[in-house]
Amino acid sequence: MQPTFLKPVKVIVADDHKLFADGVEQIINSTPGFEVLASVDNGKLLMQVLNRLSPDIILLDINMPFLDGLETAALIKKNKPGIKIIFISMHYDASIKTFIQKNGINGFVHKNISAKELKDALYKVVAGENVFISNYPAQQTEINAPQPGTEFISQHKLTKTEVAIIKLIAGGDSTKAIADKRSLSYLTVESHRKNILRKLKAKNMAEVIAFAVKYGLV
Amino acid sequence: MQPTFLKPVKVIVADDHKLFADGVEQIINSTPGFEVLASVDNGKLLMQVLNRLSPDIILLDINMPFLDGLETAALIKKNKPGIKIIFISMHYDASIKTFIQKNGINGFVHKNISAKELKDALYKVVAGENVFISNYPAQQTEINAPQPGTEFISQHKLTKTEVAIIKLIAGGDSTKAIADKRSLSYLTVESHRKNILRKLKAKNMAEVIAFAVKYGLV
DNA sequence: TAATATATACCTGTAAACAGGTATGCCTTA
DNA sequence: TAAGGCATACCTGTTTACAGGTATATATTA
Repeated sequence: MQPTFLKPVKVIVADDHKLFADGVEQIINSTPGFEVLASVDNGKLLMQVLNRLSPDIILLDINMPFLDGLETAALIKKNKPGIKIIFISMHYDASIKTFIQKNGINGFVHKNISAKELKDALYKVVAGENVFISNYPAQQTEINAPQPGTEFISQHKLTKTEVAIIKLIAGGDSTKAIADKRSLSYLTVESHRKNILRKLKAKNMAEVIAFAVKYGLV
Repeated sequence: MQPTFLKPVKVIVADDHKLFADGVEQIINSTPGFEVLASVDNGKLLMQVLNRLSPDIILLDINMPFLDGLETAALIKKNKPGIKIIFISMHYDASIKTFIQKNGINGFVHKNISAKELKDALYKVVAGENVFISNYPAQQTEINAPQPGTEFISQHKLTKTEVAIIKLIAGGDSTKAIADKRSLSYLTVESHRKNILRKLKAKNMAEVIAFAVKYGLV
């Protein structure tokens, strides 16, 4: 752990509920050795802020408009792997668990924890530990969550790659952007697009996205 | 308003999200003239605490386990009408509005407001005013309907035509198809598309549709 | 009434999506 | 082991979307 008297640990809070973010900010600022650099209310803004600021830790809400927490976290871990990320959310399920493991997220704290527990979590993450805090023990064990979107996927026999591409398209990515992100040929991504349209019998991707979001895939 | 240097205004915070309650507590304690007596996480506990403590204001979450905010508020207003109550919630609808009017609730603040706005609300309620603060302007005016999508529309200042076109695009219609259906010029529909993309700061329509469906517009 | 928002429409490009193929190596599983 | 699904990649077109403008009549509102 860094000597807190030398260098305060810099934190950014990302949560679309301003009052919550402001409250957390106050709690962190009152924690010795920690200071909040900024608090933002959506993922896009967070990415912009990260061009200017270099936090040590990001407290990241999972449900946010304009780039949700998971996508944002993946981007950050890819581009700035040194920054530690703690998810903060009302809900926890198997998909989040998997995401945390795969992407090296440093912690998950439930929004129902106390200020003291949040501080403990921050100290632990700074010390290099991974933390998981929730006061709903049920939600920790309850792994078999009703994964949203599975129905949609199985109904149309979509493959993993196709699902991934649908999600990226829903985020506004073009075929070229997707090819770059996933290190695929432009032509490969186009093939996937065509297969998706064929399987869903859709006229274009706008229609696909509408269905996918309705069925909880995105 | 009470002279704050003589008697601090006593507040109780009731919210089942501890971290949120703790954050609000810190915000209030850092507000001159205010102090938090207690913070509780359910309605039953709040009623017990009120046997011992006499707050001036209660910040009351509507969605709480063990006696929700509305029931709790009704009980308090019946037994201790002198205590002012400000609802604090993520959601606002016609039923809450009716309840506020019938039961003389002193304010409603949305959880997405800033710390400063919360402080303003507290000052106003102490001064005898009723407050309503939300950063979703649609929800203030839109009284008789939890119309899904209105939030999305007002937030991005979309016009009727633009909304209609978004819906058609989500259904898979091309610009030409839309122009035919609505007896508009192809070029007009393209203009609307451009305006939509500009307003939502989206890269393409797929992204727009994803947002629109998420917010219940489609 | 002056300014602003809305709906309409046009013009000129470039970029991207879509259509309809073919093909191949790699798994999985019947 | 043979068949099928999957992910990968390529080719050739056509169509559509997007970008960046301008413009004008009609409301609406400050």
